[in-house]
Amino acid sequence: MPTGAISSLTLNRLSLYLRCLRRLREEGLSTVSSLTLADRFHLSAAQIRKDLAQFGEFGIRGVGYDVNKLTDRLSGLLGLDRTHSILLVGAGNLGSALARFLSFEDRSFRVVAAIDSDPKKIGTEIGEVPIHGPAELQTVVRNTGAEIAVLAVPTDEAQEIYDRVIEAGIRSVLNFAPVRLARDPDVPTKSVDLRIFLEELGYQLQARQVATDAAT
Amino acid sequence: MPTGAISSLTLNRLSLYLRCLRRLREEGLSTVSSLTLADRFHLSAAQIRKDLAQFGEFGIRGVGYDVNKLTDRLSGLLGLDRTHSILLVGAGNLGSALARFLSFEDRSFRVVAAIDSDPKKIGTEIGEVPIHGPAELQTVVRNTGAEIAVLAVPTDEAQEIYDRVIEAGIRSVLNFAPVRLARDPDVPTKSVDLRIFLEELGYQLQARQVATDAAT
DNA sequence: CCATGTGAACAAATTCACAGCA
DNA sequence: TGCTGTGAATTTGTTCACATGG
Repeated sequence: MPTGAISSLTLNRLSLYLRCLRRLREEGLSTVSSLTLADRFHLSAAQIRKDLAQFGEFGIRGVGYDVNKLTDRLSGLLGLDRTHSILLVGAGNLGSALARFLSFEDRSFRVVAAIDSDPKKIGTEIGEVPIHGPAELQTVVRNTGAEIAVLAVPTDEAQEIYDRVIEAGIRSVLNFAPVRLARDPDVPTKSVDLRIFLEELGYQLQARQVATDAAT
Repeated sequence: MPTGAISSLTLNRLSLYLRCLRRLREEGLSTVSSLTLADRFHLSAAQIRKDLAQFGEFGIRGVGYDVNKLTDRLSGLLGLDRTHSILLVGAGNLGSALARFLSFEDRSFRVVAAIDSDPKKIGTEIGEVPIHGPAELQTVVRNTGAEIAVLAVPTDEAQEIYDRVIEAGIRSVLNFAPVRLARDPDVPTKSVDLRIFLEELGYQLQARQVATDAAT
């Protein structure tokens, strides 16, 4: 019963649960209760139940959840039971690393091609991934059937490139450039700003500093 | 008036505002209203005001905020007015990319050293960053004064390494391994699982698919 | 009897709407 | 007049506690 839209928060937890379940499956466990799962991975049992209950009754009262069934259900829900093709845009440091990192996935995601404007890079490869020039964008999207664009491009170019990959037929975007994009409402778009994570830690360190100073 | 703890959500927005303000400063703007800021960067004006008001009255009614003053205030708050030294742990694909990526910051963060267990890497450098062996962990932390550890290590090793860097005197951790760490309550710790972002997009694509299928 | 599924209580975050000040 | 700062209203998310069913 996939009623309304699932919140991003919930969705992220589902990914997490899935990861935990896979682990348990490897360990040969066939059944798990919300409490066990919570204890084992530092989660909240009530929340696990709430989250899972959104999609119908999957547990067996008095017993728990069937690890295999639940794994499959969550995989399906997140669309991980098929392969998504990724187009990497920007083959610099971060881009190249992402190309390798995101591919070694369990076949749910695969980087199929890259675009970069540097003439020295065009025609070469990152791992097995061929690098094309910006002019070929449309052709590459068509030929590879890439659905997701991963943007690892300079800040000032991000918006323009965003618009262009959508124009070229990309269905969703994961953006690593630190800009607030003007989004296309029809294209699921997610932005990740790696600096923000550091800055949050910066604040925490700062705050402790102030606290200890005051304590003396 | 930094009353209570600031939530992670708020903190992340503050980073964002700061980035926007820097941009405006470059453009020569000296004053900006919450509404302008919101329009320009697709944010919420009310939220900007709420967020900023937590730290005292910074705006001028009828006018807006002083770009320079606010920039400085936010920098200070986030601890960006001094340099934080980062120790990179794990110099694989992702690690190496992060070393370069996180360093080109505005001097608020600098990767000062890396640790890797691969004997072939020990003694070499990523960019300007020297790679040390795990045995030197404690010494390196002491000598460099590194405050933040960035973990880009295999999943199964992450927990052990987490415990060890803290043992070695690291003050906060940014973890890229896809595990729920058992955290030290005294050490600000942030985990980033890059796959989760992709999986969220996977869901959105999946959901659209289902929706369009049903519509036919 | 035991763990799920869930309504009700609670908490957090966001948005609204406007009083108050430059 | 125009925009901030803020209580109050609303929405969203989490936790509690227990009735329900295998």
